[in-house]
Amino acid sequence: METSFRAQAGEALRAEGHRLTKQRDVLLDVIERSDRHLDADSIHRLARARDARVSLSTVYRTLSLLKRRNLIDELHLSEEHHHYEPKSTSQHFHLVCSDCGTVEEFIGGAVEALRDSLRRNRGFEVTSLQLDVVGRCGRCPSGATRPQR
Amino acid sequence: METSFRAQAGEALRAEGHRLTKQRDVLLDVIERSDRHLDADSIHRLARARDARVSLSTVYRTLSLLKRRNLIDELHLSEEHHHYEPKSTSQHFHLVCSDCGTVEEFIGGAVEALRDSLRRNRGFEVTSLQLDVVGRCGRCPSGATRPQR
DNA sequence: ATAAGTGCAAAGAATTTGCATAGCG
DNA sequence: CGCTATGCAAATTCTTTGCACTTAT
Repeated sequence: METSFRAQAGEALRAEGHRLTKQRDVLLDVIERSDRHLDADSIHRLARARDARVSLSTVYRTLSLLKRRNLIDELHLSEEHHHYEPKSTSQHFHLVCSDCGTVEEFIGGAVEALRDSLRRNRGFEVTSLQLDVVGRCGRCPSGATRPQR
Repeated sequence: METSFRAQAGEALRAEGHRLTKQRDVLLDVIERSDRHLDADSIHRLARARDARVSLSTVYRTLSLLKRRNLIDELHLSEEHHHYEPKSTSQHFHLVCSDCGTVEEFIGGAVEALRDSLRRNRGFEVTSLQLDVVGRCGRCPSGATRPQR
């Protein structure tokens, strides 16, 4: 089965009547290939190495399109500029153990409860939710915390 | 004891050899008084209403100073621009409306429930938790979410 | 063919900086 | 007085947009 981001996103765009230009295809490929989260400029540089015709405007226009279609996430980290990553299919959150350093993902029913609670108590309709939890996982003794580097 | 943000921050700045100008004092007061998280422009507008001499540059310079001294937090939410809040000791979370841009804080029982659930179901002991929720607040009509401009 | 997509350059928005002056200590 | 902080305008950085031209379908 074909589940590459590039193919998937390309298909989604076509399905909505968008055209799959050479530029867009290169961009999808660049985004798919990179493990890190890239910013617009890096994406542009990488795409350009592959096809010199790709302009920064097109990078932004494509990112904006993918974002609207919910195919990528725009991350607002502590940097001035944005980073982008392919949207993972399921919503998951990170559980980081400060002792052993393990990062687990979880898909919590508790998060659903939070979502419900916000809707019920505040009339707030959640569209996206970012959660990072730090603590000690069940496998680590509650004794001494591992010295931080 | 004097624990107002304004007094505290002012003191901290003096202690490091900075001067407490009229402009800075007004800015500290504005930041302290507002319950919402303000962006630079709002702070500027509010400060200006109090003292017309306050320039936007000074707002940015002061925010940058306070940030470096760890007296305020700079929030990178889903907006293009930054929001600022006095550094607080207690844990709270952010609710960002993607329509009107309002940022609310909440200290949810639902978050406590999440914490409990993690402990009970996974033996995971939470020490710190960062949560940012984006969605549509109760005051915004569920019509167009289009960030057109 | 024809409307969506593109490149380029120019516009915008948010933030920073250079420089001459104002004003705290 | 001396030096920091300020105001203003110009510069930067990131992103969006207008327009004439291309190109996928």
